[in-house]
Amino acid sequence: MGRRKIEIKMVKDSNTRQVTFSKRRTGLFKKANELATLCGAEIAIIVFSPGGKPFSFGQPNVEVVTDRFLNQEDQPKDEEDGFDGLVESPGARSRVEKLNQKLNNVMKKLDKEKKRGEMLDKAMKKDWKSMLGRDELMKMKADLEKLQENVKEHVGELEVSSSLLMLANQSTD
Amino acid sequence: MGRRKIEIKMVKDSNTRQVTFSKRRTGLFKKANELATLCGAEIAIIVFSPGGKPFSFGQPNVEVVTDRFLNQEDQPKDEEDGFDGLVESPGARSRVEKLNQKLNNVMKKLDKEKKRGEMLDKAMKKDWKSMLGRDELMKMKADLEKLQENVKEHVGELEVSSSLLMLANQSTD
DNA sequence: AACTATTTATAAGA
DNA sequence: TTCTTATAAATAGTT
Repeated sequence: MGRRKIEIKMVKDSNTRQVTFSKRRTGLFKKANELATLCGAEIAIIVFSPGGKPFSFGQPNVEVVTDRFLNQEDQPKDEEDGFDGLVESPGARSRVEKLNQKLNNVMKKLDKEKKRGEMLDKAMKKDWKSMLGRDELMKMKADLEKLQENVKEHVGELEVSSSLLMLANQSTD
Repeated sequence: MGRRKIEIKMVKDSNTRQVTFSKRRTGLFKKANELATLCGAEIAIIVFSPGGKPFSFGQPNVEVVTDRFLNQEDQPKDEEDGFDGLVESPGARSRVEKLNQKLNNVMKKLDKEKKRGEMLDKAMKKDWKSMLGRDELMKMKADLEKLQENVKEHVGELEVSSSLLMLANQSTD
């Protein structure tokens, strides 16, 4: 697909093979991203390079998609999204599974944030030259610091949640 | 890529979207096969169509690659964070371990976000004099506000999760 | 499903 | 490694 047509056989030269892998992996992930965007599809790709190094692409992320795929036979039942059903008398298992789902949702949102952060990165690099008032920049900085504090809170909450989960599961299962 | 260039945005017409999905999924899997053959790479792709139907490609097969990926990602994590030491009853263990893995993954991602925030912070301190154009700045501010809202949502979700866990724990005490 | 006019990916080369 | 470019491959719109 370039200067010359090549046979689809193992590339012999190790160096060329590495270059080919790198280029084609990039192309593959780009295609995957386009597929996800154009069609609203969820997709996960895992590749191990010839050297055994792992690479992955995921929309919304690898864990969510692989989990959904691998568990579809084990868990044919659809779970509801949210905790509305708590008023029933669910067993410990269903509570755990719902929590599991909730965590998946949080992961999705984190993924979105990651992308947003990447866009902010780009925006900053793109036009760092034209200027604005010092005060507004100060405010932005303060905003960023707030964000960091919030993120720290998340980590703390997750630690608490996981500990509680251990206890809840231990006593009910 | 064909008669006309298209924007990489969600295809509106449901019928066209289905055709696009089908064509591009075929192309993606072909590319994946070429990558595997040319470079001797192991690869797994899982896609859920807009209708929720699963498709997969694997070399040598999906399970081997995903297992290798998920295990090497979760195994090297040592239990220094404190929530890996509790022992549960046999039936509960696998579920809890899965949740533990997910919590680990979420925490990793939160950590990345935190680092990103710190880097943005550094960048701002570093180039204190040269600043953004007004439009860019405004957009960034809006993005930041959205981001903060999302962060708050996360905290809210985590609080709900925590409450639930406490309820679960309470009901069996 | 097949057919093309175009766009995109990429093998070599720099 | 990153870029350039000639050519092969993918594909959007059409039949």
